[in-house]
Amino acid sequence: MDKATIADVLEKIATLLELKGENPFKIRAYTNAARSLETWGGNISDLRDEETLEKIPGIGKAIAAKIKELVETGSLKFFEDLRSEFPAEILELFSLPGLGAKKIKALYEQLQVSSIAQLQEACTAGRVAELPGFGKTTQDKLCRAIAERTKHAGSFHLGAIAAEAETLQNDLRAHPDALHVCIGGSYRRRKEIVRDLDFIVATSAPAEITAIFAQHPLVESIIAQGPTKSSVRLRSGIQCDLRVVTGAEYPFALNYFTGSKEHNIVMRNRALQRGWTLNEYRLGPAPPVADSPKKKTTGKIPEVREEADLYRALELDYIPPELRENCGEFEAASAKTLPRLVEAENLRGTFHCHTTASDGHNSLEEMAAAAQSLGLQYLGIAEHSRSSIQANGLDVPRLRAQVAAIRKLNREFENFRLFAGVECDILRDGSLDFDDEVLAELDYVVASVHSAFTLSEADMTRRIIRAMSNPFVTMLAHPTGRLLLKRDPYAVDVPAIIEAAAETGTWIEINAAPKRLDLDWRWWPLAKEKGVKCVINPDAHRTERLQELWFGIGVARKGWLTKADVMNCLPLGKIEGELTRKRTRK
DNA sequence: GCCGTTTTCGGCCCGACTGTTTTCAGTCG
Repeated sequence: MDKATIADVLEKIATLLELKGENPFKIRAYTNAARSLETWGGNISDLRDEETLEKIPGIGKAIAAKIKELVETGSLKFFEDLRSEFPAEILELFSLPGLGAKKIKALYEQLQVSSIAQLQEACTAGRVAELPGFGKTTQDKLCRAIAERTKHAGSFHLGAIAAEAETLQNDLRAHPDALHVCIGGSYRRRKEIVRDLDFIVATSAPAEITAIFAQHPLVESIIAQGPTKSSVRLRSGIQCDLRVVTGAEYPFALNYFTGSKEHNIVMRNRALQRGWTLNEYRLGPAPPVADSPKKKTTGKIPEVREEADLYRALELDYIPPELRENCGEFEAASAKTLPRLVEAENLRGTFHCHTTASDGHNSLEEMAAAAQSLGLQYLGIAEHSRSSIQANGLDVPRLRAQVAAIRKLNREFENFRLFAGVECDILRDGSLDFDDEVLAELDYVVASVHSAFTLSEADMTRRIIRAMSNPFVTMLAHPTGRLLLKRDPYAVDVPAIIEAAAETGTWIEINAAPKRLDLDWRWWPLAKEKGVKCVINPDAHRTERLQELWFGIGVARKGWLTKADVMNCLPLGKIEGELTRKRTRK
């Protein structure tokens, strides 16, 4: 039982309570608790302890007791009882846009519809349109939504939609009537998965901007179009929302639509505490409410010209979008202790890239040239090792040949260097795919799990820690093996891995490939606290994928990391000594 | 169900759009 499973149960409770028509604030309490638990940095074993549980914000006596029961017995009576009141598949109806708890309840009680398949049947038979509160339009919309759902899962890798997003943003920016254009939402916060794109545009010509947006060549269909808000679907399937505001409203709209929702709630509350009301358009005086002491007016409302002014008005340092998850950014911003986050420009090199020697698509020379054109001072080549047969892994002679090729090529460079490494498989028992004598010939070693994903959590954790204990292992790659939207992480005790990395001096990778983004940003504050060093690697199998480092920077920033936390921000002169520090330390 | 620097009771963010209504409920973000 892990945190994500428990959070999932709490989420499901919230949804089921919604179906029952429970008190909305009680429902929100469960949602808040789920979210709070997910982002909490503590250890799973502490979840048996109710006192620790109640210290997590949003978790009080009642929910703490439920989590305890869940962790100790593996099930929760309250949840099981609740669940038995409805057919199991009914929850899938919530994934259809336009359907919420009230409508699902009506469909269930009046038409006995409790699955998407049954809904499709009822729509085809025309029974949905006859329900009070529904109509022909709603019925047709649901039909389309069901068809759409099979076509697009509705979730996208950040990397899969970034190009479309930037194109649309640039085209809007090029329009003379656009004063400011920004993509807010989870895209601006650099979440690993985005469900939609929120465009915020400041303009004095809303109709023109709306038209440009709706008629853009990337747009496949228009979902809604009004004077200030429009929604379209792009060719990739992602939904884009456009908000058109005035120049004066822009900083408020940008802030509001960047979110997260949880961040916004705290912002609004801070405004309320100062006697103001904050919405997506302005900071205004709070409406007078009798007997409401916290809504005392506290003087003149500060002028806000840009987002930073808004934070200043609420007595906060500017909070970078990546940190706006209500995971401690308010405490830090008010104490003036926000870190200066790492930036793409800080990167000096990277490790963990492949060439045609194993399963890459470009030669050593091509990869080196691509790295130099990105302004990097060094590039580490780490091919697969012999056990990764599916990836054309190198045996010892082929590895030695590549090391020789790298050493030879290095003589041709000025102010640039290739490092010779390997992506060495961690075998089932935690031993490595090459002997230490072979590893010692390399500049560095990346260790990864590529097989036996189904070990128990204890075995997998032991396996990885054993590998990290090898003095030649410089860094641990994609520590959880997840493939976003495709494969869950294998069972592994991440805090234990972090602890071992700190003890052994092993760096942990942020694998910047958009399908991985592993280790997840939620773990980095803990890793940083333990003194673990980060390395951002693209795991590039072709030259153009080196640019995915940009997504890794997003993860590092979300994880509160600074330049000093990321090893590949070190210049060429300093990185070499760091690569071999572990094998020479006593 | 959670929370608390005037609170242990009474709040809990709130505006836009759509579709079904004929003044508003539901959904969404």
